[in-house]
Amino acid sequence: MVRAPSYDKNGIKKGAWSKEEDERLRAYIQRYGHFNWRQLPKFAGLARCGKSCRLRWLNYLRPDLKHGNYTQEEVELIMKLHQQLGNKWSQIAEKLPGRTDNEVKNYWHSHLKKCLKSKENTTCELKSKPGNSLEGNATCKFVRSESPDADVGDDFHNIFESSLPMSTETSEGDNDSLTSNVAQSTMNCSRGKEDFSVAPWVTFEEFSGDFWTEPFVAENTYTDEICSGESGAFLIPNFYDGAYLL
DNA sequence: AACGACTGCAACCGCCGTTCG
DNA sequence: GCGAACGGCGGTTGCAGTCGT
Repeated sequence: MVRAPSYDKNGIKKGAWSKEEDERLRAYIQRYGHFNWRQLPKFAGLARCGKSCRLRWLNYLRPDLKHGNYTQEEVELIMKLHQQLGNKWSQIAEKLPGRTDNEVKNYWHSHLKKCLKSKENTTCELKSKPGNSLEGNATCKFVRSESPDADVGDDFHNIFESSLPMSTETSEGDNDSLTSNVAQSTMNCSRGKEDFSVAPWVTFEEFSGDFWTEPFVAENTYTDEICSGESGAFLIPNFYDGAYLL
């Protein structure tokens, strides 16, 4: 399901992320935040490009993410928003707490698009995975819109209906109230038995821990050089040898 | 049991907009 | 005004797992 790991000519790793890489990235961002994606992999001791780290964090590691288990409300909201916005996945994802644009996009292409392909006045079943809260398979129906607007894409000519009690009756511009029905996620996550809150905006200045005495976990920790800035001295880690330690 | 087709989704790619020097 | 750097976005790809024969 994932790409095989490989290295490009610059020694940048591509492909599937290992558990260790995930832990390293997660630990680093939770501790220091992501001030600069391009520099982050160097500081975190990851042989990845910044974009890859950003994508991995945003789409998979963020503690406020939900995975799988699309609710009927979410399915309906995706359909409705796609009608309104088209392939603006990031905007659609904004209305779905805990979902990413990538996830919504994938879900659309793998589940919902085929429903629309079945064209007018047809029904399809959105089958759930085991444990999916989309219990008992939502039934969706698509009917041809009366709208004369011919400029929009073919998909926009369809109106989504569902077996849900709540539905497209949600008033215009009331998407916020709809999304509020979906449990608002928090930035809490757990590490072993201890719970701790995570602020994604944490910066070096705000980090309350000791940057020096609590080095980012890595083996073979050596330092390259020490720089000074407004908030005091900080380390430039030796990317190839490991991470921080003073 | 074996094998090919299909599916789902993580990850990559390339383009675009914004910011900053 | 210009170009480089960076972040964000949408489209596409690769491949493990699942399904059907």
